[in-house]
Amino acid sequence: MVKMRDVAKLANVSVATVSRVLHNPETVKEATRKKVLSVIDELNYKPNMLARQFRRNETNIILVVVPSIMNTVFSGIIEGIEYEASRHGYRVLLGNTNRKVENEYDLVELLKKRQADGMILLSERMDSNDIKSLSEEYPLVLATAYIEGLKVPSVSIDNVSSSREAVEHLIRLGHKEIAHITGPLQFGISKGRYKGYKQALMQNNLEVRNMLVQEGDFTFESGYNQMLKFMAIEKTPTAIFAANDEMAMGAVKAVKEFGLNVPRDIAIVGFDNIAFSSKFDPAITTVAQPLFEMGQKSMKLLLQQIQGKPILKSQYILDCELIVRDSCGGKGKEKVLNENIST
Amino acid sequence: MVKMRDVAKLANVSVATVSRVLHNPETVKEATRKKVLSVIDELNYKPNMLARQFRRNETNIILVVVPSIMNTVFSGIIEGIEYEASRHGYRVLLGNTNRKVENEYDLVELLKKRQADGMILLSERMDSNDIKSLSEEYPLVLATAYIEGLKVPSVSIDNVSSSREAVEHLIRLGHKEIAHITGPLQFGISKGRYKGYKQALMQNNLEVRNMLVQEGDFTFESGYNQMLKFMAIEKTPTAIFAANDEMAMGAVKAVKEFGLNVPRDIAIVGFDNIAFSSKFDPAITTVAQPLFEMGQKSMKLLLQQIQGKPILKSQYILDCELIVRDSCGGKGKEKVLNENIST
DNA sequence: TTGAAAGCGCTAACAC
DNA sequence: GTGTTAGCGCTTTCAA
Repeated sequence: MVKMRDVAKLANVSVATVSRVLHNPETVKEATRKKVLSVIDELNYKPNMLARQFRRNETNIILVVVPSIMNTVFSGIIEGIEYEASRHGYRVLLGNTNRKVENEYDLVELLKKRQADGMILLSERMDSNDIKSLSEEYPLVLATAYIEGLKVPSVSIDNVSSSREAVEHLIRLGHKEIAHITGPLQFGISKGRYKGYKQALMQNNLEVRNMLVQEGDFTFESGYNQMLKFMAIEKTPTAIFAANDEMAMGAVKAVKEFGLNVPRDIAIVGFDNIAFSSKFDPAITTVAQPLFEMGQKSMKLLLQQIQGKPILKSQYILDCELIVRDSCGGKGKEKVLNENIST
Repeated sequence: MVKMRDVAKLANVSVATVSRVLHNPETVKEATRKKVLSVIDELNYKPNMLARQFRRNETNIILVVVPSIMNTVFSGIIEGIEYEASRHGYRVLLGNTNRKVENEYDLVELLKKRQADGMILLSERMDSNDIKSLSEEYPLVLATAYIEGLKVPSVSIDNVSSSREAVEHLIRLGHKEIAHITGPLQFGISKGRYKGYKQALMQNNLEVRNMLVQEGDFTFESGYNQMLKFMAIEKTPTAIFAANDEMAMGAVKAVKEFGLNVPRDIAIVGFDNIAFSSKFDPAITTVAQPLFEMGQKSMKLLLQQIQGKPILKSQYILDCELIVRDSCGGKGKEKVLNENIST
C-alpha cells in the first residue's frame, strides 16, 4: 500500500507538504504542488482514510437511521439529506432498523464510537429520555417525528392541521359521515392525524362518533380490515380519511369487494403521497409532505451542530399539500372551486 | 473522553491488559478481568473505533450499493445480507446511488479508502472492466446481476429460464398472441428475460413477432405506453409478459382505460414480485426471486473473501418461483392442473 | 499472566 | 513555503 511517505520521498518533499497539497493546496508553491500531484497520480496514492479519520477524529459520514427502506416517504427525505450532505462534503450512509428498537440502539453505538459525525433519526422508537441525552452529547436531528416538550432539534410536519385540511376537503364535498382509520395510537403522528380529523368535524358542527374511528397499523391489510368494519355499520360512512396511503388503498379494496365504487359510493383520502398512490386505481387523494425539503432542512440543522454553530431555532414544522386525485371524487369540483375563487 | 489509559490507570493494570480483556479475555486472570470490566463500566468507557480501525486496518462494515432504496427487490436482498452479516459481527451500511454511475464510483472510493471491509453491488452500472479490477483488489460481490465471462463472485437468478416459465404458463392457458415489454436492453437482466420469452415461444412453435416486442424502461409509465402501442395493433395480443411488475401494472392501467378487463380480455404477467403486486387490482401474477437467500449467499461469498478463504465456486444462480395471482387468469386453471398432476 | 514499547498513517503546531 | 516532529488511541510483539 503506497502511503504518504512514499509520495513525499519520490517528490523530494516532506510528508507535511504532501498533506498540504491535499488539504490546503493554496499554501504550497505551484511548482511543488504540481510535482506532488503528479507523483500522487503516478503512484496512484489513495490516502488512508482510517488514519485520517483517527487523527482528525471525524469521518465525514452522516448516519441516517431508517425504520424501513421500503417506504417512499423515507426515501424522499433521504434524497434531501443526500443533496445537502454532498454539498458539504459529507457522505450519507443508511442504517436500516426494520422497525426494531434494538437495531436503533445498535446504530446509536456507531455514533458513540465515532463511526459517524452525526445522525438523523427517521423514526421515534427509542425511549425519549435516551434520545434526549444522546442529543446532548452528539449531533442529532429527528425528522418526521418530534417529541413534544423535548428540545431536540427536529424537522416535522404539522400532522394536525394537514389532516384537518384533508378532512375539510371531504366536508366541502358534502360528506357528513366521515370515518377515520388511525395509525397505531402510541405514535405521535397517528395521534396528530386523529386530532386533525376531530378538529375538522367539530369546526363544522359534525359529531365525532366513536364507531367511525378505528385503529389500524399503517398496513394495507389493516386498512382493508377496518374498512370491513365500517361497511358493517348500519349507516355506512360516505367518506374515509385514512392515516396513510397504504391503509387508504386497503380500504379501497374492501369497498370494491362490496361491489361499490370509489369515489362514487365512498370517498377515500390517504396521507403521505407514496409513489404508488398515483398509480393505484383509483388514484389516491392524499396529503404530500415536503420530503426533500424536510431532508435538506434536517441536514442543515445537523451541520450546524457538527460545526458547533449556535442553533437559534431547533424545531421546524413544514407545510404539507393536499393532492386531489380520483379517490375522493373532488377532482372536478375542486377545479370549479378554484376557478370560482380566482375569478 | 475516557480512553483506555484511564481505565488502565484506575484498574492498576497496563493498557495492554485492558485491550486483552476486550479481545482475548481468556488470556487474562479472572480477578484482573473482573477488575478491568468493572472499571470500564464505572467510567463508561467506549473504545475509540477510529483508533481501533486504524490500527487493525478493518472496519467491520459492509457497504451495500443500491441503485434505489425505493425498490422492494433490493430491500428483500438487503434483509438477507443484514441477517448473515450480523451473525458474523459485521454491520451493513447502505449507499444509495439513485441509479447514477458517478455515485457508484463515488461509493467505491469508500472501499478503496478502507471505510468498509467489503462491498456488495446491487447494480451493474459501472464499466465491467472497472468492476473486474476492483474485484481483484478488494472483497466484492455482485448480486442480482452477473457479468458474463467475468469471474467476479456473484449471485443471481436465471432470468432466461424463469421468464421462459412465466411465458409458458401463458401458453398453457391457451394464449398464442403473447407480447413482451422488455426492460432497457442494455441491461443483462432485460436481455435475459427477453431471451426467455423468445425461447418459450419457439419451443411451442409460436412465431416471435417483432411488433409484439416493445422496449420499456422498467417504469410504470413505460408499461402503460408500450401497452397502448399493443392496443393499436390490428390483432391485439391476448397476453403480455412484462419484464417487471411496475410495467405490468402500467400495462393493466392501459387495458382498463380501453374498457377491457384483465385477465378476461388480456392476461398480464410481471416479474419481481414487488410488495405492491399482491395489492394491485388485479393482483399481479409474477416471478418471485429468492431475495433473502440471494442476500445471504452474497454475504457469505463476501465473508469468504474478507477472511481470505479460497473461493471454490464463485458464481451462484438461484431458482425463481412463478407466483400465480389474478392478472393472468390462470389461478383456477392452474389449480386444476396441479390436481391433475398430483392424482 | 502481565507490562513496556513500537508503531499504524496521518495532521498540525512550530520552527526555520 | 517547507520541514521536523509529536502525537491521535489502540493493538500486538517481545520480554519478563
